[in-house]
Amino acid sequence: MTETTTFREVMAEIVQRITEGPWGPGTLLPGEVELAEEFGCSRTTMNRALREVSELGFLDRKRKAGTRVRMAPIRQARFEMPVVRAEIEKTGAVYRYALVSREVVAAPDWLRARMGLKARARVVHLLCLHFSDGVAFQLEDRWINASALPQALEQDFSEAGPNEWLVATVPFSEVEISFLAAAADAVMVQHLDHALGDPVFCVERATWWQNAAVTLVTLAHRRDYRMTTRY
Amino acid sequence: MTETTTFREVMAEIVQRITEGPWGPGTLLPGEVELAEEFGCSRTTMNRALREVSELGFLDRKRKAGTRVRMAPIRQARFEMPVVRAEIEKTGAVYRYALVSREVVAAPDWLRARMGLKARARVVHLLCLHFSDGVAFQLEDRWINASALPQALEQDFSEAGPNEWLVATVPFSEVEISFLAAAADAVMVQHLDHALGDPVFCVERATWWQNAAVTLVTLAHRRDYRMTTRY
DNA sequence: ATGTTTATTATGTCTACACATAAGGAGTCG
DNA sequence: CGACTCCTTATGTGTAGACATAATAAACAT
Repeated sequence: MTETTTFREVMAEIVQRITEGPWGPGTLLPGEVELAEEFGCSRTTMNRALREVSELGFLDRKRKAGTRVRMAPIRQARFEMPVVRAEIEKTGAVYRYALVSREVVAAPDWLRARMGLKARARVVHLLCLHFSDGVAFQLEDRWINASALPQALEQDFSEAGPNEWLVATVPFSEVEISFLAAAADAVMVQHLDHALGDPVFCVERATWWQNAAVTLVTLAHRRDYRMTTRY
Repeated sequence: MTETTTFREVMAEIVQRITEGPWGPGTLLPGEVELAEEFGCSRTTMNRALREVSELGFLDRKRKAGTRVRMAPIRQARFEMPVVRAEIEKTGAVYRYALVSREVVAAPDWLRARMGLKARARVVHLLCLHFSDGVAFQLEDRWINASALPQALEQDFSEAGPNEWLVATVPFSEVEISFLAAAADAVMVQHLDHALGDPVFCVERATWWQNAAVTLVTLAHRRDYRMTTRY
C-alpha cells in the first residue's frame, strides 16, 4: 500500500468486506489492535473507521463483546426539514407567503393535552399559505404558546411566516416530528387544490424549549406531494 | 473543573453557548487551539467535540475560514427504517406474516420507466401482509427484478417476507425513499381496515445495486399510522 | 446448583505532537 | 485594474501511548 491509509479508505474496505467480502451478517470482527496491524494503521485510526462505519448502521460495537456485523443494517433515512421558502426556491419557482387568519384564543383541550399546556393557556392560532409560482403549495396550521412566548402576541405575521420568526427567536428546541396521511377537511379544500376527503400528506411538528411547549404546526401539502430522499 | 473534561461535556457546553449563551447565529468561533486552551483539553478533544456538534447541524466548518454558527440550524429528521417485524415486536405485539399473492410477469410499462428496466424484463410481483397482534398493520406491494435476481424465482416467500430475504441476499444498495399519502384502492380496502378512498400513509422504496434495479416496494399502512421521530 | 466477586479484555476516550490540505489574503506583475 | 503567486492560518487527519469503563468469563463462596 503505497499511499497513506486514511480512515476513509479503511472505512471503504470495511464496508466492502461487509457487503461483498467475507464479513457476512453476524460476523464477529477481530479486535481493533489486530485490524490496525493488518491495515497498517494506528489503533486510533482503526477506531475512527470502525466508529463511523457503525454510525452508518453496519456494525454493532460493545465493550468487551467486540465488533459485530449487524444482522440487518439499520437503514436510516435522513430528511432535511427545509424551510418552505428554501424548498420552493430550490426548484426555481417564485415563493410567496400569505397569512390567511390570525386569532388569539384560549388553548382548546386537545391542544392542552397534546403539548402539555396549563389550563387557561392563551395561544396564537395562525393559518398561513405558502405559494410556489402562485400555486398553493403548503397550508400551515400553527399554534404558538403565548404564555411561553408573549412576544408572539405582538407579531402580526402578515409579511413573514411564523417559522422564520420562530427560528430567529427561539434558539433551540426539543422537536417531535410526525409524517401522516390525513383526509382533506374544509379548510384544506378551500386553500389547496383538494376535494373533500382527499388524501393529504401532512407533517406535524411539535416543539418544546426547556420543557415549555412552544409551538405545534401541521403542514398540509398540495396534491401528490412526496417527501423523497436518496442514500 | 475537578472531573475529567470529556468531549461530551465540551459538546454540551458548546451547544449551550450556541442556543442560550453568547454564540448567536453567524458567530465566528475562536480557533480550536484557543478553545482547547480555554476548556482545558487537548486540541484533539476539542476537534472531536466541534466535529460532532457540526454533525448535529449547528456549526459550519471550513478550513482556514474557521468555525461558524449556522444561521438556521439544519433541522434534519432521522428516520430509522426498521424492518416491519422489529417495529411491531418493539411494541410488545406479536408479529405474523402472510403472503397474499405471488406471480411472475413481464414488467408493466410504468415499472420499467420507474426503475429503468429493460424491455421484456421479468419481475416477481408479491403482495404480503404484516400483522400486529393479529391485526393487519402493513400491506406490502413488492416488485423484484428477476432479470437481475434470478434467485427470486425460486423463492416462494410463503414463510418469510421478501424484505428479510432481500437484505440477506443483496448486500448493499442505492436507495430512494418517498413518503406519500395515497387514496385507498380496492386491494388496500380488502386487506387493511380502510374504506375506498381513505387516506393511506405509504412508504415507497426503490432499490438499485450496481446500477441494476433490484426492487420497488410500496408499504401501505393501517389507518391512522404515523411515522414519528424525536430529536 | 446458584449467587457473588474478581480478573480479563475490547472498546471508549484522552493527550501531545506532527504533517496535510484548503482557502483567505497579501503581495507581485502584466 | 485584474490575474497570478506565495504565505499564512484553521481545520483535517495521522501517530503512539496511556488510562477509563463496561461487560463477559472465570473463580469463588454459599
